[in-house]
Amino acid sequence: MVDYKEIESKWQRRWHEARIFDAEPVEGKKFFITVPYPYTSGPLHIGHGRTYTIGDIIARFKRLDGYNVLFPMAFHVTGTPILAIADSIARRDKAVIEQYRGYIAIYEERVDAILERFKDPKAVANFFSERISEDFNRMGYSIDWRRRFNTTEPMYNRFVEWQFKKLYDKGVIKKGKYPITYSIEDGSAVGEDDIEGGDTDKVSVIEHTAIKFGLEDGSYLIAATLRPETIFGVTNLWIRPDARYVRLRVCDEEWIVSREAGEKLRYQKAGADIEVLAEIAGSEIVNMRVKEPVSGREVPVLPANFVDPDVGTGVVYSVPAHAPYDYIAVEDLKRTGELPDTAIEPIKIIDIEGYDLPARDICIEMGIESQTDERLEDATQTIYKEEFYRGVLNERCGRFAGIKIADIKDEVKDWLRTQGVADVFYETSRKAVTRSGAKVVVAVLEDQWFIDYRAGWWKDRAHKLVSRMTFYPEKYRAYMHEIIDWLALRPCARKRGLGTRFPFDRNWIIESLSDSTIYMALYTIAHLLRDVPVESLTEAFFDYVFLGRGDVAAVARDTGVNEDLLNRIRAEFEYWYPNDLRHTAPPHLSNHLVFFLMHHAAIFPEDKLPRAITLNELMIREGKKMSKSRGNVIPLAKVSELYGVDLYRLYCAINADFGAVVNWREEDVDALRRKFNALVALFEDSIDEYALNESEFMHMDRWLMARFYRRLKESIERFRAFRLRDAAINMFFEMVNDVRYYEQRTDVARRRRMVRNLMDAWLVVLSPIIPHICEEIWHRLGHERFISLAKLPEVRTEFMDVRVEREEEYLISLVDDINEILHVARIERPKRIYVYTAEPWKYEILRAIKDVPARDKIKAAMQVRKDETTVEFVKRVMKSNIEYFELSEGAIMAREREYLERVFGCELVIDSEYDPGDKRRAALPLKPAIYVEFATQHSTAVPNDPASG
RNA sequence: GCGGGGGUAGCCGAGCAGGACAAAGGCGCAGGACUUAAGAUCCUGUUCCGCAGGGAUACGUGGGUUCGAAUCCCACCCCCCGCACCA
Repeated sequence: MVDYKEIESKWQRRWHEARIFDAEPVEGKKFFITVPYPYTSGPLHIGHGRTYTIGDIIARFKRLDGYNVLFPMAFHVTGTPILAIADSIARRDKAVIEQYRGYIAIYEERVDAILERFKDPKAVANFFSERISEDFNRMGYSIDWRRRFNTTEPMYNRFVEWQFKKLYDKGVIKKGKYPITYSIEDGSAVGEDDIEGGDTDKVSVIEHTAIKFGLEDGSYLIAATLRPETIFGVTNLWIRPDARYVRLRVCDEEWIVSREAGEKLRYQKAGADIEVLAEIAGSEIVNMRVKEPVSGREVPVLPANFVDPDVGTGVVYSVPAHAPYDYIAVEDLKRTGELPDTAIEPIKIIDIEGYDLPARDICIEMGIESQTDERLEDATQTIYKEEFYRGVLNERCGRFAGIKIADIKDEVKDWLRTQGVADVFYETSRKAVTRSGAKVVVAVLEDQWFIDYRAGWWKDRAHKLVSRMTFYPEKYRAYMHEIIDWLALRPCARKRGLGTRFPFDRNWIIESLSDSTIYMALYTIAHLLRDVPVESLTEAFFDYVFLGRGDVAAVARDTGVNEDLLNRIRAEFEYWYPNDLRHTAPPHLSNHLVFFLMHHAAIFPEDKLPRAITLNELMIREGKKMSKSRGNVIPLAKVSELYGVDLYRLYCAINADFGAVVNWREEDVDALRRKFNALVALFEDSIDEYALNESEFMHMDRWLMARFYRRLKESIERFRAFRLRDAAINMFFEMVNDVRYYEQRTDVARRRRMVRNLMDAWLVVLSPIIPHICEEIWHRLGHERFISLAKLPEVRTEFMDVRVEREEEYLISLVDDINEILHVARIERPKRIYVYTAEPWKYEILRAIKDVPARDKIKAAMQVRKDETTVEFVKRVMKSNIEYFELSEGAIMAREREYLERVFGCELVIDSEYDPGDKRRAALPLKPAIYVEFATQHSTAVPNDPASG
């Protein structure tokens, strides 16, 4: 048995020792490929591995294709997650500790000792970046590790600062108000990684419209809503009688909201001074009357227990025509007699096809009768969605009448605000707590820093860039254009987390997506910067290196970096940039990737802008998404042990095209393993063989050569077009099938020798996908150099031979035809098979009409040979779709007579005068007539004989 | 609702600048070879009908264009993703 693990580690070691993937600028074409650096908060799994593996396959292929390839890697450390993890471990958070015990155990036995160190975020980052880099080596990735860095290094900080200075100079760094998720208890912003379950169930900030309903005493009940347009249909307010409310002074107004909402408002109106004047029971408010602010109608305040004081303002305005909760609550009150039957009538304000009174209709349809029914949530969702997209405001809505809600919502909101009857209230999209259990609310930051992506010049440049880049799959190009259009303001700094200090306000830290946009440029020079003191990495330094600005001597003097080194750094950047290919996954399109494009477009000149983007879909396992919570992830670190690296790489390449999801199924993996082993065995079987001399080539040898070089040519073309899957299937499944067939037609010994003829070239094309085993066999064949550094085999067109392939096709179809006859006629033991090739006149006609359009074929044929049988013949030709090709059928059959006789176990007679079945006339060119003589059948039962049953 | 991607045999999944497509490849299943046996491997078959290489039906549904459609056009149904202030 082949010891794949041994082979893997042997070649990884030798590649490393020979430093063959360290890329230096040399003459000739270059190829600079990047794949996003991994975030080092934990181990990677086989799903992540797909993207890196494909990146490596491309890198390896490009090397074979004659490019000087740079494939670098670094580690992403910035942001809050790693910090949050370290904090959680420091405060002995059980779930996190369990999780990280598991993670460490993948790699190490001394779990506790390492976990202890994880109180320090740096230790987390270091541990995982170290382990991941080992994983990558174990996957056989052809990475130049000299250029490795991580995103918290001073060098990187300097680089990111430079980026922000460039953006600042372009006038796109701005400051303003911004709502964020926030923990009052911790006094700080919280991101999805700080929030309990935030990674799987994201918490976002939702802007509500807070509408002021006037009470008699001049104060307001504040009702928060997501549907301000429904104000026209309000019939009453809802208050929870057993909840506590507060009377607040907000600027010069008095507001009444739930106690919880009052607390939240303090963080949302940081500028205004807010004071709690009094606390009131909900029940005290019930039955008051308020003025609806748009038309001044008086509506009552009623009790409802579906109201949650911790959602919104704890005051809800009621639109029973369009909100299922409101409808049911009104019905409830009527039923219990608390409200007269006629007291509250729904006011319909939205016309929508298929509904009369939407809220009532859906409650009846779903059979909802109580305000505690959980399905009310579904009903609400359905109605909201339907009305938003399809609903039109009716005549009760004044200036907004006749317009679709989707088109008018924002205008209604703005109108209410400018009228002074509404304000903004932010709420989280769901109730959330931090990992330490503190409540998450929305706070408004007054001086948030943004990147403003709205500038016209910027979007233009980005669109132009996208238009001329290569995308594979192509569909993502259009999507990227759209994303660029959506992009607007984006917060780019936070108060906490690891990362680079914001250069214009050192209290802020640059957010972790904004610092990962143009870092590919740093790869080109990272190894050289190791010799440069951090203080020297000034704006002028990077301006010179990346933009060629300034004078070498002056920059050298100012930075203290000697001129030669400076020039060398500049030259290396010039050599490698632009990034020829960014390979990543679609979830990055709308964040990393669009920033990558935008920031390049803003900062670099045209000739340094990225050239191509390829994306591969994700990987699922046994038909299901992989996730921590499902517990169905396989760590990348285990691939070698569980499956073997080459097998995994092959599976990634062959299971799906980039645009499709890879389904990791054990059953399929096993099947592929068997095929893979068979291929290896095929190669091993030929290692000690001598290649067949070309002068000894017979028909089948030429056939195999023809097949091979045709496939080789196709595969190289597919590889170049990133169609790895097609290339892999062709060189793997299909080619192996050809060899199998060859062996069937010849014999094992000859196959061994012929495979030796093909092996060198075959191994080279397969090596990007399964590098370890190819390297092993390559060396066992006596090659001294690494296959990883080989060049693509020459496509030897002299062996590409259509005729030989056609001849074999002809033979295959003849065998099929005879088999079919034997089957249909139930002939078990044929005695003699007569084969009749078509008469010469049929060839003549076929030749004459091959290029004639279908409707004229008969006419043309009649000119050659005026006969009834000609018409019959042409009709059959047209029906059977015979394509004209000159083959000497008789010669082929004569040559293969022995084979055919062996296959059918009887004598074969070609073109005999003896034609008892009168078959010859049925013969078509390339489709000879067949007559089978057989011994009397004796075993055939008489089907309908009742006596025999 | 808008935008994008899909719906192919028992399953997965190619094909989709119209013709050789009953539809690649894989899995599964059945039969055979090899084997003491199992496994592996290799052959054959796998819509229905047919005692001579044929025919019928089929690529979500229904129409259309064409000598010819899984492939093009139209309508409809269903599934997935994005959009309803997160860019």
